[in-house]
Amino acid sequence: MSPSHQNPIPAQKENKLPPWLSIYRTLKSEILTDELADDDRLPSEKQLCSRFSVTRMTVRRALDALQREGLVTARKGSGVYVNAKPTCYEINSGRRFIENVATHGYSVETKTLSVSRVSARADIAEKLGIKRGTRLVAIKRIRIIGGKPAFLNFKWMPAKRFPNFNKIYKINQSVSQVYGEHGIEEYHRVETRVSGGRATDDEARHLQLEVGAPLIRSQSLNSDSDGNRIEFSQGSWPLDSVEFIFPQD
Amino acid sequence: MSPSHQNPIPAQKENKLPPWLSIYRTLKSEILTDELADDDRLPSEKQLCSRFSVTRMTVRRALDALQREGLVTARKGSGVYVNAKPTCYEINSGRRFIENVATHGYSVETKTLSVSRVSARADIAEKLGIKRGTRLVAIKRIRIIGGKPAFLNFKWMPAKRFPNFNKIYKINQSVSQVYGEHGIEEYHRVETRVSGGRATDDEARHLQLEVGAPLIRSQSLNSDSDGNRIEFSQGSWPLDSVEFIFPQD
DNA sequence: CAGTGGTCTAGACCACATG
DNA sequence: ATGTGGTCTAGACCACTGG
Repeated sequence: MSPSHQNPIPAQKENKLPPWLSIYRTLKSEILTDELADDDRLPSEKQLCSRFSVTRMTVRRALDALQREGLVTARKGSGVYVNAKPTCYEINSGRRFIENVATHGYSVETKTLSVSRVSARADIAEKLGIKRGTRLVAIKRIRIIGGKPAFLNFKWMPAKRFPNFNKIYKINQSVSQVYGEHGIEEYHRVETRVSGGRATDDEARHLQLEVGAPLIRSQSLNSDSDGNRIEFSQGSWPLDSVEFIFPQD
Repeated sequence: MSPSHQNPIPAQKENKLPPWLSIYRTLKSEILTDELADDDRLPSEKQLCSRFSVTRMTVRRALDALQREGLVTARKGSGVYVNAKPTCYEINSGRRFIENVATHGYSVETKTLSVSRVSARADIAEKLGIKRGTRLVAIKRIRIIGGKPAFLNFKWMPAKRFPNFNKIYKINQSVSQVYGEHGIEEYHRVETRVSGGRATDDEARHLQLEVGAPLIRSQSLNSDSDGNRIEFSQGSWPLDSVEFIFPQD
């Protein structure tokens, strides 16, 4: 063995790209040009090693980058697979959720995970313009689009305003129907906020993600036609699955 | 040398935590409990190796996890530093960028990375309502807030509309001044879109993130007071650094 | 200059899935 | 049983920073 473990060919000094980066780019372009199609298995790490004349660690560095970008998924004992291109739902802030998604031809299913009474947390109380500790109706739901869990949703509403919430909601799990039965025919969006975050245990479980996986969260505040705030809603989406659209002016 | 390179103590089978994970958790708790304060330098990788009795690769696996979470930042040749708890900038869609951030008391610096002429890509042409291939002015900038790269920004504008772009922009790197000098006193936001994504090479380099790090991207379209679309703009933010606020109705 | 993180070689053992 | 990815050891050279 020579004293150096380095490549005996020290590579062109002009080519200053780290090997892992050029491997990454090569594989990425093969994925994006469909030389590697959706759900295809990549060559094994060992095969990639000999193809690119590097060790496994260098190949893995490139695969890690692809995986973080969501282009591939590694399955232990099986291989590394090309991910189907992420489905991205367009959420237009001017319309109701169901209209946003249904118009794109997806089947939407809503599963109510819980309906409960809680005391208002400080942040929610402030949004709704009520006192901290006021009784709220809290519902937790998961939206399933095309058979895949897509969206975890919490809503909080002043309980006093909706005495018959449970009875009416039970019928077809429609919040807007609850509103209608309580004399709220029209309501509108006051504000929407969009931010990033990392999946909590709860979010990860329901959305079938890893704990700490990147997310997009939306928060929105609705009021009735008299300007009374009636609902604060939060949603959590997998990072790559949604685009929010805000038409303005 | 023994035929095995493995640790001679094969570790308790009960403790099934991978070493890198327990190192990660140890360091994370030291950061979160302020044993390691903001801007502190962590012990060097070599020191951590001896502290935890592992090789550098194992330490680096743990540091990578911390870095992806945004808890620490590695500086080549210098060390690994604890990040100040993430600052989240509120971006209110009704106002200009500089107003959004400056009102929160941050210093904002803008660095123009390039100003060029390009042919309109199909997607940008569609947004701007022009033909594909039309000449555009493209600018690429990085916003530096409180000394840290915070926001990578691209803008595309029809070149024909701004014959003196370079000359005017050079003066104080102000796009709105370019607009003013070309007779556009007022312009307004037509639409904003917010979505998630993963850092490209370019984004990672400028925002000092890993390739594939989670991002929030915003796209916005501006038009002049006659409704002519004059600018398509895209921004990329580290996931945890921004909250978009959209007042509505 | 010495020290740091970034990258890489050349092996190894393990848990897991069944190409 | 074989092959896969997940993890690890024990070194090495490089570019960069100014601890």
